[in-house]
Amino acid sequence: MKQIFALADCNSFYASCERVFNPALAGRPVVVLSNNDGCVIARTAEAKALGIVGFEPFFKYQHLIATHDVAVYSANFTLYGDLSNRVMAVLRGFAPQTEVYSIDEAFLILTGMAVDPDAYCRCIRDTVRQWTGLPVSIGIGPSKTLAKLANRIAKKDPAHGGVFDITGRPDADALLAGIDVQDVWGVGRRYAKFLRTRGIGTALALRDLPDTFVKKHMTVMGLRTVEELRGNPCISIEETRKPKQAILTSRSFGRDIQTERELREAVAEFTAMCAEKLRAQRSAAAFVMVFLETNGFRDAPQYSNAATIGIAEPTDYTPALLAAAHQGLARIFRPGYLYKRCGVLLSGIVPKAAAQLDCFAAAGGNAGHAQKVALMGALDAVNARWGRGTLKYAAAGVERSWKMRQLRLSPRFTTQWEDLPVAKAV
DNA sequence: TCTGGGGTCCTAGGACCC
DNA sequence: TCTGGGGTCCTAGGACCC
Repeated sequence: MKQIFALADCNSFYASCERVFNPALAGRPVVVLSNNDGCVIARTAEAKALGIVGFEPFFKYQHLIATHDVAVYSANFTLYGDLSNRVMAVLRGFAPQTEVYSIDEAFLILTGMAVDPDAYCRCIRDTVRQWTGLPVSIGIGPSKTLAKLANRIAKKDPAHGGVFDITGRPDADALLAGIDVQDVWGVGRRYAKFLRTRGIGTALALRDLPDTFVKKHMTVMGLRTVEELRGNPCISIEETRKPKQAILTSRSFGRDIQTERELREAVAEFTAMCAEKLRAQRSAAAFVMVFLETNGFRDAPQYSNAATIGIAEPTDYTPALLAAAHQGLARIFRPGYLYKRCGVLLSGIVPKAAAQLDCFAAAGGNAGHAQKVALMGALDAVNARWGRGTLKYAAAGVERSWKMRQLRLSPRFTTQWEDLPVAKAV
């Protein structure tokens, strides 16, 4: 049976989230900034129309902000994550199989459902809008890659009303000819440049390339993409999230950092955040990597380095990970540089139940195990209930000189009682 | 001068995604 | 003044083994 894939993707997701709780933003250009208020990471149609480009540094657009009444927000991932969960819950109600692909996208399998895909997806779109307040566009096709492409068409041309089905269209070739090769899922900047120099500039031209050429220059991944463009699905739906193989927490600092003391605080905080994610997926880690770097945009001496520390017994216990992380930092820290960014990466991740016990641990070394489990459980529960950072390690510091700049943060409307919007009777 | 061959495992680096 | 963060997968090449 021919498979039917649908891709639901929220429009300007982060910016739309800000609008949900602030109706005065309707019709106004809205942009959301990356951590440290550095880059523009989301923008509404009105902001796009002003010429604001995604992933460009925000300061380039300062002049537009006042003159065009642009609303600007620091990224509020707590809010966006919560609204994302709501959207995904609605989508799950419409298809037997779904895959949450990113914070604002999900694939749905409509194969075998006794519905007209186009009409059904219009119903999905209306329901998401009504139940969450968020606008979503849906693309439909015989493979994930074509569903992605159809989604792009749905978004681009308002005449489609936010839903587009590319399946079995007589003008499919013309549609593919209208898509830049770099807009194909799986073709990034490098491959696009390579293809263009060989005269392959559109999705259509890519689809019709010989397999051998694609395999040779774009590996089996490229071949998969081309097959999908031909309508032969070879990327399947993954309903259950596999446990992550690497867990990373890293940040650019709000200002340059010079001392190891301050870096130790940042590393402690990042390690604690990694450990929390690790425990959430019931895993343990065997390696902790720490890296730090100076600001590559600055005309100052540059330095970057990383160290990986192995842990005898894979663990999810924050203090053990913290000790390793600080050991790694000590190994790579060099005084005299202006540091801009650092991070902690956990790897060697195994299911906690299968974690290999350390044969060399001192006798009784595991005696405190139950207490450690209880302690971490309590820590995570408190932080989940009362907000991240309610309980934290003293090593993460109180000064927090490294913290991000977030000057335009919206309230956490959905996750903090004190930020709950209040409806006033007039 | 001549200098096997085949296999596995691991890591670094490069490509991609949102 | 001001330039994000968190992931995945594949390949090439080296180490090591017999």
